[in-house]
Amino acid sequence: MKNLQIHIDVSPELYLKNPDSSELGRKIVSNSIEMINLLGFEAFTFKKLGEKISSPESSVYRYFENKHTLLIYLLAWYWNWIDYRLVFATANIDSSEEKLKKALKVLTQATVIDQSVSHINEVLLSEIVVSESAKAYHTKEVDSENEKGFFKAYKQVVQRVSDLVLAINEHFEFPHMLISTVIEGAHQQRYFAEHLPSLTDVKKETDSVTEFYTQMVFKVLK
Amino acid sequence: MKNLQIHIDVSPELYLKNPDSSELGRKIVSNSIEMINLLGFEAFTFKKLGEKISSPESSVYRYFENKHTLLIYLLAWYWNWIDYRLVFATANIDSSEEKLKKALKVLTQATVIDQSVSHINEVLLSEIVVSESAKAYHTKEVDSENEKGFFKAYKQVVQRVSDLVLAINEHFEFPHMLISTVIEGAHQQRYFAEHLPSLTDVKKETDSVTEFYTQMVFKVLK
DNA sequence: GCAAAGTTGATAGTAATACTATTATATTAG
DNA sequence: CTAATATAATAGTATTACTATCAACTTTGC
Repeated sequence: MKNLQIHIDVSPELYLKNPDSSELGRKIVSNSIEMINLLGFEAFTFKKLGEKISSPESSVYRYFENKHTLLIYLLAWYWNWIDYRLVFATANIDSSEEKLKKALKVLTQATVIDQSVSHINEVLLSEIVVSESAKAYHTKEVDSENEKGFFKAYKQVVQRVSDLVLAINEHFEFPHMLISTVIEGAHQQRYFAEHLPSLTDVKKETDSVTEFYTQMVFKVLK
Repeated sequence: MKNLQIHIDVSPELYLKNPDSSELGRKIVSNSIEMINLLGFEAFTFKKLGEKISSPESSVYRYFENKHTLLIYLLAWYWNWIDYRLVFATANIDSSEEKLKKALKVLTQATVIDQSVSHINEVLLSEIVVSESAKAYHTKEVDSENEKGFFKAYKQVVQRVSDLVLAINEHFEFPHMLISTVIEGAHQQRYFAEHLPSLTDVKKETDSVTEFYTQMVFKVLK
């Protein structure tokens, strides 16, 4: 049986030329995911990326305005992919509680090796999401970039899961706050477990993150 | 009656020369707080700071190794100050629940104009904590900096409040996770309210952040 | 009151970063 | 087969994040 080939579209304001439309574009994206993981976002440069893929820096600039926009592109791809998985995971389930439980799993579980969608390594991309997301919106340009739709995919995910929350308790006052707390919290806790363990209680080889946030959501909604 | 003069000490691995020990040092700190707020951390440079305080860039480098360490210094100052306020707010209270409630207030409420401790504007500093904190530890150097004690003050705050949690429910498995979720969440929600409002439900002029996280903590602990 | 030590100012310099521009060459599309 | 388009090769610029040097001034210890 052939895998069903899904395709993730990223909104066009995030690139100058669609990196999905050429071999070079796809090389830029997949190699930048590797390099950002390896070097961290601040040490990553278009020059180094160019050297890695044997193309001049200026060619990279034809696809992305700058490395900040490339980061936003990667995150948007990730959130579109999560959104797709949310839809898939909650399809054909009747109980609202069950739906929310499945959604929370998608949001809080560690990303594992999977057959990857196209040229993107979702495991490495998830690490970028955990380590570098905050840098995408903690800038002086956040308001204008938000207006341009740079964070649309992320907001859509939050909205989708908030709607599941409201399906369970329509009088609950803080659905977006609850879900954005869970999403950011789950990433945070995975980062802390790795680097600042005294800020968390995550035990290796268990899924305390999903357990904690699932319990939390259902207790809050009672 | 004279105000009681408290003094916040920052651990010495965060500076080359104690900025609290000279007029120039204090000017560096107070003006960098203003400038980081105004320009954002990435556009802030020691050169611009030097121009503002009419001192050469190189003089700033005698106090701080680089702008990253200066940021860590500011955050450490903030967390030491919060820790002090936590001790103060929970002193002479018998009930554990009441203690935790007071602590959560200190952690989640917006910082308001207060008589400031020395030369530091705590309101502006709080904005930096909300907007720039993540950049302090989302780096490739986080592990070595953690070993050097760069995040000690923050960890101490989390530990202190986690202990209050355990005083209420000694079998609760995830006290650090709960408290770091609350702290980071509260800052996050204030940032979202300002810049990405669809990710939150914060209403202006109410204290939904404190309300939400206080409810959350007590429900989770039941 | 004075030398020694320490602090700041003034200035210069360097490698790397984040781009922009130009022209030549290759590829592809009608 | 020509025209449009994409990429490579190369160069150049302003800014950043430092480092170095030396003179001038200030403080401290005796």
